[in-house]
Amino acid sequence: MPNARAHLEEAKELWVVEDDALYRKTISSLLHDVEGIHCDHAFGRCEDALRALDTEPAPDVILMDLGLPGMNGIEGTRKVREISPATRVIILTIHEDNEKIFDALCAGASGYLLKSSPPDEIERAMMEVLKGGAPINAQIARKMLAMFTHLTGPRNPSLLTQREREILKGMVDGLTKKQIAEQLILSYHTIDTHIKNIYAKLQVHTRGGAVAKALNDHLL
Amino acid sequence: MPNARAHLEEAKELWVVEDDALYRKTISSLLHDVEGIHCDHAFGRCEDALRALDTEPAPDVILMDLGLPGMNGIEGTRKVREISPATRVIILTIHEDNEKIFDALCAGASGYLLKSSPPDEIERAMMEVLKGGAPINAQIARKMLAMFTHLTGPRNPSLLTQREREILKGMVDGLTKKQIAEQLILSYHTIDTHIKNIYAKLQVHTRGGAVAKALNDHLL
DNA sequence: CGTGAAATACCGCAAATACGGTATTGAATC
DNA sequence: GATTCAATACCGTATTTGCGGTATTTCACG
Repeated sequence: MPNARAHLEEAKELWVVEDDALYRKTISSLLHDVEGIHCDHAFGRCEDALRALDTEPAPDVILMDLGLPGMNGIEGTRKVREISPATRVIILTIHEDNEKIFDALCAGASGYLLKSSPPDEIERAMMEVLKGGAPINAQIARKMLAMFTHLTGPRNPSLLTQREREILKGMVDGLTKKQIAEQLILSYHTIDTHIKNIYAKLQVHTRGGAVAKALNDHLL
Repeated sequence: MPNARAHLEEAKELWVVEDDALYRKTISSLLHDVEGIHCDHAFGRCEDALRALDTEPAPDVILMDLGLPGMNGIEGTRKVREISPATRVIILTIHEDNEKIFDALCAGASGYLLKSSPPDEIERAMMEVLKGGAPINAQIARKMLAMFTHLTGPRNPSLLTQREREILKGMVDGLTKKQIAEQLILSYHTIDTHIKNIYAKLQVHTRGGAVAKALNDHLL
């Protein structure tokens, strides 16, 4: 490795995008001297950081604020990941609302910290993300968990009977009544009656509605 | 507060469920003396802990292993949360596979740590969970994130045209062709043709299959 | 022991669907 | 300027569906 600074040969490049000048200075000086991290780029606007990506080698990690003038941090994260997929983005913000968290993670962020976090958590997070982890503040993780369990849904299998679930499964798989009957070794008429009952329970009148409810409410 | 131990008045009760006797001793002695934590119950089996829940005041936090003899930690977590919803369960295990993580979190775990975590991370996690957070190991969080983005899906809206998506949306909502036509102010025949094309693109032959693909692949 | 719910089976028919065609228009791409 | 493609529209028909009935068996629960 043709690098004179032997003790820094593994130094990872870090950029900071943060509009508040004071906090920007604080955070970059905090991380500047940490061993293994090299931080000498700090931007006040997403656009500036993106422009820099065109001319300079992409950093390993970007600490990204969300509430920025001009392009917001979520859009910025998306753009960064388009230009340089290897660069990991850690969100560092004061926003705790579910939508922001959700959008940021979907935009490709690898971590989510709060500005209220103690400095050592931020430093730890840097290390974790370089090891391939996704450092997420415990308060944020709690909200993620809630979203998570919500996404996987209020499992309510008790609404439908075992048999009804099997038939609903067939509908989800795109089978006709006849095919479901064959698969479950039941009469066509039996399937017919069951589907009738399923529709009544789910309060729908079409296959589409039933399948949508099945998947959205995780009834299978 | 009628508690003589003034300096311990806020002490939180912690239980440990861990079958490996050595690790159990290590972890509980590690946490025994931490300020604000009171840990004097450690079980080798889930069943024992559940039985204790019947006769003793429920703890604030339980550190739960997953690979246990008899009832596994996931089932145990579910049971604990049924009996004492206020008790927070932190999973502490060596298992890193997605399914275990997923199931544990769905069962109501508030945190997920790895036994390879340094002791101070475990101690920090205890504190975080008591503050209402969900401490999740960064490696685990990374997997959660992956599941998360997978759940929200590989959005591939380019497969279908805008119009086709609108019609598919109608099918998901359980509308008939006629109703979709009315909603979009199009002819019935137009809807018919579009649905034909949608089926071809999605390689399905029924409404159920189309709706299922739409929701699973997040085509809307 | 009765009662009810689940699973099973059957009938009939109007409505909706799936799918094979063909065809025009406008916008985009080449 | 030609071509591709999305969006629109129409036709015919075999098949499937949705839903109104009725009815039997089985099994759990009070």
